[in-house]
Amino acid sequence: MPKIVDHDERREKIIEIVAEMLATIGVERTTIREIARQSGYSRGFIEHYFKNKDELTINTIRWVNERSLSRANEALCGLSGLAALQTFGEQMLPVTHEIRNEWKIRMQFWGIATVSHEHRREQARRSDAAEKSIIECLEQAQRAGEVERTIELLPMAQSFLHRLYGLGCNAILRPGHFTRHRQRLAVQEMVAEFASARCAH
Amino acid sequence: MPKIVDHDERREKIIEIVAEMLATIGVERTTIREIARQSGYSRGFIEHYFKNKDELTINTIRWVNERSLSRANEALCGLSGLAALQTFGEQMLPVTHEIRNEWKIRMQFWGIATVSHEHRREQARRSDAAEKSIIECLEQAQRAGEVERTIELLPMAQSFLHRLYGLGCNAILRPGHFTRHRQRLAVQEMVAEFASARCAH
Amino acid sequence: MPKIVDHDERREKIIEIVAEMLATIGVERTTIREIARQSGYSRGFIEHYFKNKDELTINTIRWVNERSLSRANEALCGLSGLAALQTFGEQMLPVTHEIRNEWKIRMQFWGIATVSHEHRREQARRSDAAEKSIIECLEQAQRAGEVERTIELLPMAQSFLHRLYGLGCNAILRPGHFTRHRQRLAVQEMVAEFASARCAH
Amino acid sequence: MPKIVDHDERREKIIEIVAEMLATIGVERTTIREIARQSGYSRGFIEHYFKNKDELTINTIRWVNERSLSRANEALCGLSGLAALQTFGEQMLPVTHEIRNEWKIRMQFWGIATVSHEHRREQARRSDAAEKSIIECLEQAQRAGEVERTIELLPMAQSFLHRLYGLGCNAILRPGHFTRHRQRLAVQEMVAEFASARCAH
DNA sequence: CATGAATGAGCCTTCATTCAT
DNA sequence: AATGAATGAAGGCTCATTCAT
Repeated sequence: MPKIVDHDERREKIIEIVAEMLATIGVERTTIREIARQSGYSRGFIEHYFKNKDELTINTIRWVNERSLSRANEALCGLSGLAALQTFGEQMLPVTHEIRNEWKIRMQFWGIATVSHEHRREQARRSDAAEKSIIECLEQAQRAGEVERTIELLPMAQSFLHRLYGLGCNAILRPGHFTRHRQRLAVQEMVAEFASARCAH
Repeated sequence: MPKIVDHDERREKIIEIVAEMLATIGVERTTIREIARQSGYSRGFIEHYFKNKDELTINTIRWVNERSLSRANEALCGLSGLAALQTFGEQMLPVTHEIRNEWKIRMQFWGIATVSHEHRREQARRSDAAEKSIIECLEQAQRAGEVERTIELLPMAQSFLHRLYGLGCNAILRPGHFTRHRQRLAVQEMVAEFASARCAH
Repeated sequence: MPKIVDHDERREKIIEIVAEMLATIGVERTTIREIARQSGYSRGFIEHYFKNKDELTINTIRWVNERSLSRANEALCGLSGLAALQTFGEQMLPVTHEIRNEWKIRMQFWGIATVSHEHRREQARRSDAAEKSIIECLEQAQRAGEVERTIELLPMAQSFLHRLYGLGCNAILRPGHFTRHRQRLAVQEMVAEFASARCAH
Repeated sequence: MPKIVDHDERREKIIEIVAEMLATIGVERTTIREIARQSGYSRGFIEHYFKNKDELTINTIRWVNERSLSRANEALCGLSGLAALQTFGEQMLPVTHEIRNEWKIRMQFWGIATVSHEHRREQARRSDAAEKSIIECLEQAQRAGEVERTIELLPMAQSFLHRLYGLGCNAILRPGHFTRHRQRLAVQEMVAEFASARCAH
């Protein structure tokens, strides 16, 4: 009887190690050799669970994106409207080691996505999902009267997403400029503008 | 006397080719051999003008960033305040082949910058410069009464920059979603919000 | 389980091939490609056992030096004093294919050692060891009354070593001049001088 | 009218620079590029005077050997017999910067000579010449009664040469062990032995 | 005379991948 | 299931050399 192993568990374990390496030393230097060295597994072992380096790579970024989004959505539990939106935004900010790593990985794969159709599709899916979550919050906000009813939500949602993305990128690229406090303030401002849009008229 | 060549001109010629390749096939596949193949030059020729690949690479991204920023600043000529800001923003949008390429290259190097101190510094410099240009526009706008005098400009400028960055990234990653028209609209909205900030109170 | 191979055995096998090549075509032309070609192994195979060319090189010269010295010391078994010394000297003479190769390799690395601290240290160690062996023989000879008691041994040992080295080099550089017989005669003379030193006074 | 240049003078100037480099950084790293850099000449200039790197190389070692031998022979002026021999030996010792450089270069080319017929011939010629000079001294010594008449000179000369070579090599390879004083002592001993050979009987 | 632009051969090394065990 | 032995493609780089000017 062969040893029983939990395939998925092992895959995830490897993926976690790879994710940490991607965030630390980058895609280029994250070779299978190096993964094997740092994880203590053998090279063959790794390719036993991922037939390909590409497969390992794509699964890792997918795992990162899913974890990121599900964490944000989980934090929404019990909240709705602008309060939910604010929490959603805050959950995306690169203020913890984990989320900073996510951003670092994401940004690397955005780079790859610029020239790879497959990666672009993956990243687009992720943006779509985030956009959808934001729109939901805005719809709730509209229903709750927090946001002007006649306003088109898609541009609002995209504006929110873009500022979030830009903030995330800048927080990584210019580490000194964006403390946790300032990042949170920025999100609050974004939300406040949506609220003020109501009063503005 | 040896053949006289304009070193800088040659360097720029090579850089242009490399930039096009970076935007088309990506950093990873942009090898010196491939550059030689596509440009028709010999391998040695390229290393005659750039002592190694890193130097070629870093010069290319720098060239792209400089061209991008100087184009935006040139377009500002004669304009000031919010009008200038809008033009600045529009000049950054990935709506032409050239600017799309710039974004593709920039995004790839942002990815590298996440794990490379040197590249991070380069990109940070670029963001600093853009931020400064935006702040100048806002100062003019303030003096002209287009923008509320008491408002702090730095957060505004950063908000603008972040939306611009997020928009640029998304326009590349989700090509179908952002037509030229919508991108321009988005910039107009950004500027409009600054103007409305004045009336809001 | 992977195929089980004796690492050290494989390493030695490669080293033997490299040593032969060093003696035949020289360090400069002993490239990894050429080693692969002549040995029938692949390039990767070689770097599987030696992480780079330097490691392969330094291990080869060390292996040569060790083999050379241990052969000479083994031949001393059962002998002592001047008889041992003579045998020691004879074992160093480039009169067989193997020893000639050793000299050729040694001389090449002496050349490198003139400008490389690391190689110099390696060669110095080897000379130290040889000197020590010679001194031991001389001490035995002194105790046995073969050599004058009051004579300082270090200069004697060095004189012996120098003649041996000079003879070895010349035998390689001027192949026609030094037949086996003449080389052996030269060693006998060296030893004879030590013996005569006793009677001289 | 073309500029008049002294071909030979320029060649020698280049050779001197190359010799210094050979002794400092070694043959392998003495590339034409590097020679050009260190000498201030252009690459083409150098290859104008030496059609080949090989030609430059071989001329340099020849120049070194000639200078070395002629210096030793010059010092003999007015001397003869064992006194001349001692001076000859002392002139060969690597006790000055210049002579140390000569030894370093010579040892490198001995290494090359082990696998190159052409270089071997060059070095053999040099040894032949040295041997001849030594024999001449010994003949004078014999005639002067300093050395036993019945003794065969060739083995004596070779013994002297070998010790000289071995001493030179060791002085380079184990710099700490052989002070100028000890080197001179070693030469005196060699000569003394020839003298004592007379009395021994 | 002299320069340096341009070439391409060849080197070391890293890496993903295959496969026998 | 798991290992690591073995392969060969590909990359960056250095260098001697040729040649137009």
